[in-house]
Amino acid sequence: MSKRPDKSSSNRLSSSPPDELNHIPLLKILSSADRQRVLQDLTEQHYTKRDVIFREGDPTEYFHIVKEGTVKCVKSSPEGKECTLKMLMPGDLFCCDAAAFEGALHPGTAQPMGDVSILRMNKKSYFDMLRRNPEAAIEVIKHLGNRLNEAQEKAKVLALDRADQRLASLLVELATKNGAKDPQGIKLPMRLTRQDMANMVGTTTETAIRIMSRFKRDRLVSGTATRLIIRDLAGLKALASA
Amino acid sequence: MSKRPDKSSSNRLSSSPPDELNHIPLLKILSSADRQRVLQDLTEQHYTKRDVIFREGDPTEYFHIVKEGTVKCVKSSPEGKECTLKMLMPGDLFCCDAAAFEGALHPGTAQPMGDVSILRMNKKSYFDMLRRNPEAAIEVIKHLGNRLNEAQEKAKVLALDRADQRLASLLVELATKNGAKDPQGIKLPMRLTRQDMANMVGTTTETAIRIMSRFKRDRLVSGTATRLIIRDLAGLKALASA
DNA sequence: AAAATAATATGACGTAAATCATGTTTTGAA
DNA sequence: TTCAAAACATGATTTACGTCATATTATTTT
Repeated sequence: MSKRPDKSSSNRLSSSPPDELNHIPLLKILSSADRQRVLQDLTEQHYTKRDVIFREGDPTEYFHIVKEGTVKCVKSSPEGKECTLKMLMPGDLFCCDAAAFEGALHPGTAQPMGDVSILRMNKKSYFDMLRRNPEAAIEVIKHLGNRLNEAQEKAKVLALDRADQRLASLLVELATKNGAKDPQGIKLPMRLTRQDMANMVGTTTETAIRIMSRFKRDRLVSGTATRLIIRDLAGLKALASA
Repeated sequence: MSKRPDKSSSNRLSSSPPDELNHIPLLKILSSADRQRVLQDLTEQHYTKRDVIFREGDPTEYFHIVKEGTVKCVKSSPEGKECTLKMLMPGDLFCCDAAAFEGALHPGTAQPMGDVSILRMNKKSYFDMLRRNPEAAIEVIKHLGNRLNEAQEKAKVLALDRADQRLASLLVELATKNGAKDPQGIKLPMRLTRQDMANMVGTTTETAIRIMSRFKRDRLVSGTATRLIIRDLAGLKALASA
């Protein structure tokens, strides 16, 4: 069982230095007046990897922005199998739409991969912001469009590719979007076990381990969960579309 | 090779009877003044099943609304395998976001399943409409949110379920959302071959045929492509989550 | 530092589904 | 109506991957 979030660590933002939030595209585009207003409505929440932010089936109450850390979006089947649909990174929005429907339930669970900070806003404030500010609405449309493309690309890969290709695609995507340069290659910014990878590409932990062992032997990657390095991005790309 | 759309059948809409378009949620929410303005910018296009509306990799030029008929969204792999991501029905929007990015390319192909009518608008007019009309932007956000949920549910099913469960899920979804009552059960409104189904659930035509034969034997469905009837929706639902 | 827990590794075996092959039925075009 | 092309059907064989089992090595936690 996982603990509820530590609400004692939440706080209003109106006093925060505004430039701290400048890396969040949605906030950047607001006029400085409206931005003040929006900051009034946002609160900051802190979670650890043992918390859940919300669970599949919970009623939707807030619009969320990832401020710091990594959050995974998970769905599970009745038999307890899990599937990780998306890793959210700083600046990413979530529940930017489900909240639209009164009485809607969360279609999946949001779980921190480590320590994370989340900004959130209640439904009413969120929709008020969108109504006041068409540019913000367009920003949300862009974000949702990107998410939809990603989700459809993921479905395609799941439908057409072998497990090793799917895993290679995953590593390429993570390295490209979130990787940091490293003397040995590209380092992934979050702790990522073989089990996590398996859940992201629709296979079993054992299969993910076998494939990663092969990738390691072929000098495509090195390291394990805590420090995973992509050594040959081009090689992985080739494998992904072979 | 497929023909280009028959442009001779396109026409302005400003003279059309407005109530003909009342079944399209996005247009319904506009003020009658703004609605006139929007109708000026929309044109109607007609396509047949031998056309493509646009192809994967084409530059994005227009925002689209399905007025009549069914459109499938397809992606294909380098080796020629195809995967159908979504069936668009009347009222559905498409390319409501990709157009946002200058120079963006279509991530998939849009192909009619038969005769279809499409309303379209160029990028500039579309974004002007959104900027003038926050309610329209919110409507697009809702639509994209639904599409994202569907795409993620699809990815989950592809990741976790067997081929027969995926096919059962597909039939349940199509019957529920688009089916029409029929003396024998629920009739699906579009021509749908075993190959189409295979492409939608990430399997081969042979496997889809075998599974459908079993469904037929078990009185879950009857008929073929031209007239497909769902006879036991509850049975299919049970199978989908078994 | 020790103990407990989680992650990685590898083998043996079973099975769902792909592939290849060939035939029949249905649909649509000439 | 006839003919050609799709669509549907079914068997035989192969294969990628899941499942179960059992170690070994890393990480946390106490």
